[in-house]
Amino acid sequence: MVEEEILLQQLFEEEKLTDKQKKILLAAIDTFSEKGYAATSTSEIAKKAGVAEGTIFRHYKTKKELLVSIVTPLISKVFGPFIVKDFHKVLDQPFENAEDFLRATIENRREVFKKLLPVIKIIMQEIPFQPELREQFVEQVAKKTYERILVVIQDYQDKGQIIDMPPASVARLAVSSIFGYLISRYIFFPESEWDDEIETERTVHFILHGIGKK
Amino acid sequence: MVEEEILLQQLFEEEKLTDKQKKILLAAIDTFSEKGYAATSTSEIAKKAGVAEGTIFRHYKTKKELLVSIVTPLISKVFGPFIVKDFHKVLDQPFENAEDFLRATIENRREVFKKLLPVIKIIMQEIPFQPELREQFVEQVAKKTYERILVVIQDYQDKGQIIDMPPASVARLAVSSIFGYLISRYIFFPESEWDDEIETERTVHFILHGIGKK
Amino acid sequence: MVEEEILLQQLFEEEKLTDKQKKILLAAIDTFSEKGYAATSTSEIAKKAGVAEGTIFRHYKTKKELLVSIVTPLISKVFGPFIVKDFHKVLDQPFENAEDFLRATIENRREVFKKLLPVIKIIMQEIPFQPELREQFVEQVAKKTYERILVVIQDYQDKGQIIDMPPASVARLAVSSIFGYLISRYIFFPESEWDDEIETERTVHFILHGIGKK
Amino acid sequence: MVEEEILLQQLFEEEKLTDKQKKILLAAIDTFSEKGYAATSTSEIAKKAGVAEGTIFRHYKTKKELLVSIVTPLISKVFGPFIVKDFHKVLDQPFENAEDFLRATIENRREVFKKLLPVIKIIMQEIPFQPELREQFVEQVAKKTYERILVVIQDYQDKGQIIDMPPASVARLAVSSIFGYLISRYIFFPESEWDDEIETERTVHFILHGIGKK
DNA sequence: TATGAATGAGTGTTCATTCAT
DNA sequence: GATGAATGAACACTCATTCAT
Repeated sequence: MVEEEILLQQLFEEEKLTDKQKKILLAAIDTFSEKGYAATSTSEIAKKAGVAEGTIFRHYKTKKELLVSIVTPLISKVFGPFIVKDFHKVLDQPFENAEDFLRATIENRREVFKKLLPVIKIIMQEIPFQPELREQFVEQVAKKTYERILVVIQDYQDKGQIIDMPPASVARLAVSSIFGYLISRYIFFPESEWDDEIETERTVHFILHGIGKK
Repeated sequence: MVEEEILLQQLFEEEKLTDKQKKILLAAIDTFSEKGYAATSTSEIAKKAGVAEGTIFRHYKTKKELLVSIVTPLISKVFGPFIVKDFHKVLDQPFENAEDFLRATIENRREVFKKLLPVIKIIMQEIPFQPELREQFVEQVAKKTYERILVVIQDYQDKGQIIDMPPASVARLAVSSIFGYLISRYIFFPESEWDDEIETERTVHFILHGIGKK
Repeated sequence: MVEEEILLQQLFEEEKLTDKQKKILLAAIDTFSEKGYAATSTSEIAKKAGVAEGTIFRHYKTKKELLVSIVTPLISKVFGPFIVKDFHKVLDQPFENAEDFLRATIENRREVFKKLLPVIKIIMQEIPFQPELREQFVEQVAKKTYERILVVIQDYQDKGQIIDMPPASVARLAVSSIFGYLISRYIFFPESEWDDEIETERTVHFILHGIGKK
Repeated sequence: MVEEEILLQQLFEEEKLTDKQKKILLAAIDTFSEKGYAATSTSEIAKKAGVAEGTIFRHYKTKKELLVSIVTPLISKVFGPFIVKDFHKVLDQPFENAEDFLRATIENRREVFKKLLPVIKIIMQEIPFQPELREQFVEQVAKKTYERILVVIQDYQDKGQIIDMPPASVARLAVSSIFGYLISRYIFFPESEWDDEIETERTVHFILHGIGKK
């Protein structure tokens, strides 16, 4: 968890949070991710954060606002294919071939997934039930990120590197493969032994060539 | 929803449930799936089912037992690649080629997914938090179903129809692609227009040949 | 308090309240009247009523609903000059002279005041802050009761027994005198010795002839 | 409300209050009078006064002390029949007749009532529940003012202008009539059209001659 | 002197569960 | 078997008050 906390700490630093606020957020992330939002009590968060229950409500008017404050600033970071600032590089000096691009994307996403695992669990759990989050998600991911992915796909289609399936379907299939890998890796079977280099290669190969022989 | 209710009714019939029990289970499925287990109150279920609160607890000792009673008998049906009784046919008279097998599997899963959507949502939501369910899931899916999948994969590998990647990885990649499709189709974007025949073909083609050109 | 409780018990009987509901209402009346609505906690009421706190909310959805349930059915009984069923008698076989009418009215109101003192305190305290109560009050008292008073006043004006001041002003002045008496008697100085017969006579005399000599 | 604030400002000036204290008191008067003491939070007062919450408690140790600080210095001013310094004049150069005295009293009280309406509401609301205020009230009004009233009444009785009823009863009846007028005028029906000159005359006439004909 | 973050006891309300009918 | 009144612990949230700055 150390690595994860460092990343979160940095993100919090950017938002100028006080020490207590950071403690509250970390405790909330921990507990929400472990037991689910609805099954987590604010008193539990307070205890884990080492603050009084009232302190939580001084910073976040409601329990839901606390959830939103955690998830909102992280949605694009988790589901954007590269962190925004890096994305322009991809377009400006694009990877020569789709294979390198895929490999880099998977590795980049894997890093983010690993570091933000608890928040990712929260996002996945709560998006179905929290309209605010869903809206954020649609805005950030389905609109911004998705459009960029389509551009990249079309780019490689133009270069003749990937087949002429509609970009939306290509995106769906590739993204499923990548997230399928990450979810298996970090959520379903985190305790298995994983050789990440090999699995990344297999995933890249699968996305490009499938499992059919010849 | 009529179709779904008919399927569930049949499943209940097999278990010899009373009329009130069926009403309770249907109301619980409805509400759990809509608001999440933890955010659903038993009084709400009672009201929707048209029974007294006490009646729920006469049949299910606790709220959690109610959840388990819904999910347990459905886990294998949802995640098994074919309903158990049909599965032997696949091994006895296997599809000549992997492509036909894949196509049949996807179509079969899609039917189940569509019909049991609310229960699937509940399973996906609650497995991370309910050890009993997780155990059931591991027992039913990860052990029984998974082993069968591996056998099928090895079968096609022996026939030289799919590549020599470790079956576990093949399974992961293929299953990701199929569930990626179904989740996009029925959970993320159920309101988009989907041409299921075409998307099935694309998914089959993707699993076998990927998106790389030539 | 015994006498008061008997009256309230009768009123509750009419509304078919359960035993626990009666206990809750009596405890609430007691505490609201003693400490004020806002300063009374539901846990205090529960304790005094000898029921669980949840029981209160099973019968009254909110604390405010509890208040309204107490006050509403009593407003007209407190402020109506005679209990409704008796009122027709007054018009049908009216008192020969205003003096007898006044005397009877004061004595009747004094009985009600004495018996419903705690509820009266609550009504007086909460009407300024609870729009629902205010509305009830206006409807019951300012409309129904007030109109009847005006009719009576006009009747005695027609008979030449009281002066030709506008009935609204007559009402205001007479009612002030009567309630001024009752408030002094039961709220401000309940511990002084009061000879009610004499004070009633003085009030009647005052309303009819004032304090000016000759 | 401007007029009221000017009067209060003057009263505060006499007590050498700082600017922040004045703001706090005005905000507290406003809110207490509108929502009641118990239903008003100190944070609300702080916000309305434009000061920090801590500032309130620097000046007034507790919320109750704030209430007492508002009400205490005004009790005698509201309920004394004339502002204290003027009162001696009444005794020294008394009005020739009771009628003039009554008329002057009513008009004087009406001015005070109008200007201090919010404080009056607070006093009426909180005296039943705050022993300190009750004590202040008894001390200031029931003792000082009341005794003065009795003296005046006896004076007019000696002059043969009012009847030989016990002064306490005379006081009760006259005061009820006056306050009944003011409460109707400013609290119950402030929105009706009132011709104050006429109503004052009616009240004077009523107190002296009642409503009986001849 | 003024601030406002922090506190923790207390609030009204909900809830899963029990049990007498 | 079915009911629904009753329970009391737990919940999200508020509040008067404190205190370091």
